[in-house]
Formats: sequence, structure tokens, C-alpha cells
Amino acid sequence: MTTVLVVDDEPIVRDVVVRYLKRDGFDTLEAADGPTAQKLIEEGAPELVVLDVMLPGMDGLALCRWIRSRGELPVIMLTARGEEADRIVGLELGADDYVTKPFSPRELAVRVRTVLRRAAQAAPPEERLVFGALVVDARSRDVELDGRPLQLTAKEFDLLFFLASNPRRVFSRDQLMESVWGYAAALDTGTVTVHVQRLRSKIERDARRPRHLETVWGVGYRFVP
Amino acid sequence: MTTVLVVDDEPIVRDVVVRYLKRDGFDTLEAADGPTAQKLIEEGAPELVVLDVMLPGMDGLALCRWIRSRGELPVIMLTARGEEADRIVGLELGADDYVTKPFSPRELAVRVRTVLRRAAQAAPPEERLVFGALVVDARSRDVELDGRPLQLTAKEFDLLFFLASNPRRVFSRDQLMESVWGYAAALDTGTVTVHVQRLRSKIERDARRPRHLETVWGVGYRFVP
DNA sequence: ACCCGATTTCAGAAATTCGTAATGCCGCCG
DNA sequence: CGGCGGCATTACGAATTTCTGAAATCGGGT
Repeated sequence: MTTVLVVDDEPIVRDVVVRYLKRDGFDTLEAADGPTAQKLIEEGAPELVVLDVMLPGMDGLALCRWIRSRGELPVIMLTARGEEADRIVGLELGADDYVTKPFSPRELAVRVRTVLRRAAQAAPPEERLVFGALVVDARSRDVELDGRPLQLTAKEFDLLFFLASNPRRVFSRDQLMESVWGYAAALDTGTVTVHVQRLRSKIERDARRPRHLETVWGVGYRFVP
Repeated sequence: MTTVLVVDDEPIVRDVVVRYLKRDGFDTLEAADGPTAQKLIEEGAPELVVLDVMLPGMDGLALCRWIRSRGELPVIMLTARGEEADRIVGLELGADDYVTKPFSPRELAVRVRTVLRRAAQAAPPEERLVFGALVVDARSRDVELDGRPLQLTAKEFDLLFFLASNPRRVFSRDQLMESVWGYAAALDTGTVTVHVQRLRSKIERDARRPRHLETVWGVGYRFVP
């Protein structure tokens, strides 16, 4: 399921947008301000952000820069006037698209789809991830720690590679089940737990105090570079 | 410093693309038409060309053919929205990638990086592979171990040569079926297994504990130098 | 048509991994 | 500080995957 984060300080606007996106089959997250948005991006792992330029506190432009600086998360901006739109998309910010207010929610939903499709084909899957002493190579499917090869099983590697491909993002056990195992078995969460433990015993120097594979209490796990 | 030539007749598009590339640390050249582009390619020695399909005078396809005919210069094509034919033609002409309009400049910058990286490490196919005591010669199609010739069958050689041409990379049985045998996605993966065993019995000193032809459990096989 | 090696198919054995459950532990909250 | 719920850890049987040897089929050459 694709998750979209909607950031706008006006509850009415959020509500309309969210309702339309849900009708189109998206999961949604909502934030009224920058800090909340940042938190949701790190923990909720949205695939796209719809972002109002005008926000109280940290404004939309700053938030967009922050998003841009931390990875490949696509952004659609909501702008007040058409004149600045070109700059927003093309230059300073690197937003992937924009919609000028007032807009029809229908149009926004279409843009969301377009941008996601584009982002999917634009994402060049990284084939060799390096985090200090830890190296994960997708082509040869082997993992090195301090230059020494580690023996991971297929599932262990898939799990590690998925988490490491999305550093710092938190995934629930259900999400991991779906992304790594391929099916959504909402009931069986223990399997994920055991695999994370096994992974830790191999890639962590001290499995009791993990450096890379962090537990986020009550939520799930994440990989920290 | 890496130089990229941007060819598009619309100044605004050029400008946006150029600024983005510069921000990403590239040098840039600009051309609005084919003849100018040719001149800049010969005099400015760019490492990559971003090329709009639609150009006044000499069109993008012709220019791409010309570039392709004169060397190894990578090309990324800009194509109109949704024109499947253009994509195919572009790639058949030897373009290394394409981006459909409208695109986000960020997406283009990502592609530029990807294509350059790919081009940098693209090595011409070797005729003669040497891994210590093991020598695989593509021309004569024979294999030596410790200086002694081995008698491999046709399929055995094809399989070994394919794996040895991509050292350390893991291939599933399906992939091997497609790459070595030629037919796609046959359900019969057992054939691959048997051939790997036979190869081992010939090129490995101890087939029980292979040194070169490793099994990657749950995934496939790989060749290790 | 026949022969012979190469290739594919097949079934049972062997090896490895995966999922589950049971138990103990730790962090969070009142 | 004590209870509770989520997490860590262990162990083991089931399920998957690979190996092996032999039999069946294919295909080129004579």
C-alpha cells in the first residue's frame, strides 16, 4: 500500500485532500506543521509528500529542502500563485510537481499518480550499500563486516537489504512481512522478530546493544547507518 | 570535472536543466540545434549528452545516430509524454536512457549520474578469462585447468563462460535458463542444477566443496574467482 | 535407420533454512 | 515500585531447496 503524507495547516484542506487520496486507494498521514511532518516522514515511511508552501513555524520551502537533503522522497507543492511555480519545480527546491491553489482534489490525485510512476522508474536501485565497516552488495548478495565476509541466509539478506536501502525509516512488522516476505500475514509477527534477532547476531558486534538494527518500541525496526 | 552537453531548442528547459546539473557539480555546455551540438561535441569533449528528440533542422534522432556512429559518448534522450514509439526508437538508436516530458530536473540529474556510472564501469567483453589455474577461452571454446585441457560439452562451456564473465554475481536458475539456454522462464530449473553439477565434476578439484561454482542457498549460483 | 554422446527428466536422499511455540527478560506506565 | 505488554532468546520439527545417480529423450553424423 502506498502512503502519502499531506502537510497543510488548514484542517479543511487536509481533510479534502486526504479523503480524495483514500478514495483513490492511498494510505495517508497528516501533519499540520513542519516538525510533525519530519517525525512522520522518519517513522511513517511515506512514498510521497504533498506540501503547502505556507506553514506556521518552519515554512514549506525549508521543509522541502530538508526532505530533498535526506533522500529521494518525491514532493508535490501546493502554491498560492502561478508565477513562482516554475522556480519551485525547476530550481531552488527540486519539487517534483506543483499544484496552484485553488485546485481540484481530483487534479491533485492525478498528479500524485503521475509523480509516483515517474519516481518509480527514476529510482535507480543502488546495488552496493556501504555503511562504514558494513558493506551490502546486491549483485553478489554478500555482506562484509570489517572486511570479513558474513554468511547470511536468503531471508536474512533480503531483510537486511530492504532495511538498509531505506536507512532510518521505521517499518512495522506487518510492513516488513509484506515487503520482504511478499505476503501480508498480519497475524504472524513473530517470524520477523526472530529473523531480526538472527540478523543481529551476525551483523552486530554486540547483539544486546544493536548499532545498526534498532528496535523502535511499539512500532517496529529500522536500520541506522 | 565532468562535462554534460544539453541540447534543446527551448531556452527555459535548457536553463532549468543546466542549473540543476551545475548544482550537482557538473560542467555544462548548451546547444539549441543540431549543428551547434555537433560543433560543441567535437570541440568541448563532453562526457554525456542530454538530447531532446524534437529539434529544428536536424532532429534529435539523426543527431543521436551521428553521436552513436562516432564513438562511445553516452546519450540521454528527452521524449514527449507517452510516446512509446519514441522510447523504443531512441533506445534502439543506442541512447543509454530516456526521460519523458514533463520530468523533474532532479530525476534527470539522477539519471545522468546513473548513466555515467554505468558507462564508466562498462568493460568490453573479455575473450580470454584467467582465474589462477583456470583459463576460459571464448574464441577456441576450450578450458584449461592446471595447464591441462578439459573436455567440456557445448552447454557446459556456455554456462561456465556466462558465469565466469560476471564474477561473484548471483544468478537464479531462471536467469541462467534465459541467458544461457535462451528460452524465457521455463519451469524446468532442474536442468540447470544438473549442468552445474557436471561442470563441478570437471572444473573443481573437489566437487563436494566447490571453490569456483558456489551455491547460494535459496537463490542460485555464482562464479567466484 | 542406426549409433553414440549430449541433454533433459525424474525420484529419492541429503542438507539447510524457516516458522512456531515456549520461556525469560526488559522497558514503559500508572 | 510493581504489573503489564512487547521484545529477546532458544530449541526443534517441518518445509524447502539442492544434490545425486540413473533412466529417458534428443539430435547430429554415418
